[in-house]
Amino acid sequence: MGDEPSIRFRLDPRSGLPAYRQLVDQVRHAIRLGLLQPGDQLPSVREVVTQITINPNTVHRAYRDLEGEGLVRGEQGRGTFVLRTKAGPGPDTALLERLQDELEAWMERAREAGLDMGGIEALLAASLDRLSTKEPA
Amino acid sequence: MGDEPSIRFRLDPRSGLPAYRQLVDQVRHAIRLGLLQPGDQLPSVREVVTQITINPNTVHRAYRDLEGEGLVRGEQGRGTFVLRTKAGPGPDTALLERLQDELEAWMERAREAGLDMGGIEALLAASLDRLSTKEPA
Amino acid sequence: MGDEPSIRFRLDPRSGLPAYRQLVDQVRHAIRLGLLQPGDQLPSVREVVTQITINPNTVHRAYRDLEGEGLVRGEQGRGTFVLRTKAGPGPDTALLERLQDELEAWMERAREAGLDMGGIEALLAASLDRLSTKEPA
Amino acid sequence: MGDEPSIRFRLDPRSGLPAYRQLVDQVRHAIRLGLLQPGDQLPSVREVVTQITINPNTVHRAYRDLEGEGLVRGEQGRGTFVLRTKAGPGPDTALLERLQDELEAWMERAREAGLDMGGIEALLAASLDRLSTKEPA
DNA sequence: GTGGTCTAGACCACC
DNA sequence: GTGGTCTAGACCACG
Repeated sequence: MGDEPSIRFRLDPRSGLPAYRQLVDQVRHAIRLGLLQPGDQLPSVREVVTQITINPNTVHRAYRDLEGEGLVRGEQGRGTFVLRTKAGPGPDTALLERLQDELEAWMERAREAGLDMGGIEALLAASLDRLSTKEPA
Repeated sequence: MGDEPSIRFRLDPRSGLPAYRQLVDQVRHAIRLGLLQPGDQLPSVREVVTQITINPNTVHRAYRDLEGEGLVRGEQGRGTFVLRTKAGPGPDTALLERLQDELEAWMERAREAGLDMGGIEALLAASLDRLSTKEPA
Repeated sequence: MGDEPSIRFRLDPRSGLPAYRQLVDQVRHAIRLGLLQPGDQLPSVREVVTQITINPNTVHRAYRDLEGEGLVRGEQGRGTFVLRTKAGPGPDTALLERLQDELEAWMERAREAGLDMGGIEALLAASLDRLSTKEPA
Repeated sequence: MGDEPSIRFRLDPRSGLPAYRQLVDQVRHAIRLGLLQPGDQLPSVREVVTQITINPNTVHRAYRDLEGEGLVRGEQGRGTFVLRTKAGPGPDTALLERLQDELEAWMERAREAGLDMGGIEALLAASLDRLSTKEPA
């Protein structure tokens, strides 16, 4: 078996988000969803560089930011490790999976209704916006 | 009655997106969802500047980008107007509203399950990611 | 009069401390001693680069770290500004100055006793060490 | 009696100094203050490794640097020994102790004035800086 | 091999 | 003009 990596990064150049920020967000999300657990090792800077086309400094910058956030800890000569789960336990995995399933079912319906990715994103943005103006932070 | 604005911009400094890009995205989405119709007038640069804290040049830049995309047209001394709806007819308004309602109901459930904004974003990102790897564009 | 800069950086290559860290420490100390007040502007990255021989990225890195610490805020196109004083008001300026005078008098005596810089540093390190083992943090 | 160690190392991860450099500095200072005398034996690499969390190679590196400086001498299979006191005789022990006492009294006063470690360090840095600009080396 | 620092120099976003 | 991102590539500290 081939040592499946703890997380696989991807970059979306169209997103407008700086690369380092995309990496940071992906780690944050993975931790939040329990895909990364405390003690897990992030791929080494050099691994990331071979996986996606990116400069080592950019990866390093992302890892440094995560460390500043207290989510991760870089240890000299050993690697970078997840420290803690972001906001307490939160809902259990089962519940998360149900929500995820419901969401993907919704996306399915949206696509069948003729929406493309841009349309779906528009709906998400609109709803997120309403939600976040109701309850900030 | 008093000229309710066609669209109200907001800036999220934590988003990591450059300001001009946030404006562009908001117009794109509003057009997509039919909130902005061909012929509608965008708020003037000066209006935007008084509504949110932003430099006029930045608003200008956003409108220029939208014009380059063919979505709006700036007319000297008159204002900036929506030209067309982005991707053909798409689903009708009723359908869009139903999807929107379903989505917001889902978010409600997610919040009741104990997820905060970050958690919801994490789920959205995960699902969007899966969807977009299935059908890229 | 020539716009005396808010702070003048210096680098000591023999210190063993990375350059960005020396800058960070100098700002931290200046804030702590009240030499930099909230609202004060740090020299621009480009100014620092001309003042001391250093790469802009390194200065930028220092300013970013300070921003992460909440001591400073970089504003697009305007500059970098001190946000707050580090740990409450602390002792008043008069007291600080008296302590500073006493300390420099002590250093004077140490030098007259035949100690060079290295010797003084050794004494400081020894005393600091004892102090910090008594009362950590 | 049980061979009280000639010097006890400590590492401060927040110092920003590389580990090997912290060891070197501590030996240098101890020699300067007469805490280590010619002929004294440094703790063996293995002893250091059990006392503080550090890699043997790093301790080795520090001892090698000290040897290169002519301060110590590693003798195969026997240990590492202090060779000489760094900068000539310097002030006698009594004087050093008096200065040390005065310094610690000053730190006591500073602490009573409400300064924490960071504040004290800030004052020390400021005074050292003034002193070293007067008399460089 | 790992993470960490630094330089050089290009280009972008914003005022 | 300001800060911010990214690449390329060298070198260091550590295990």
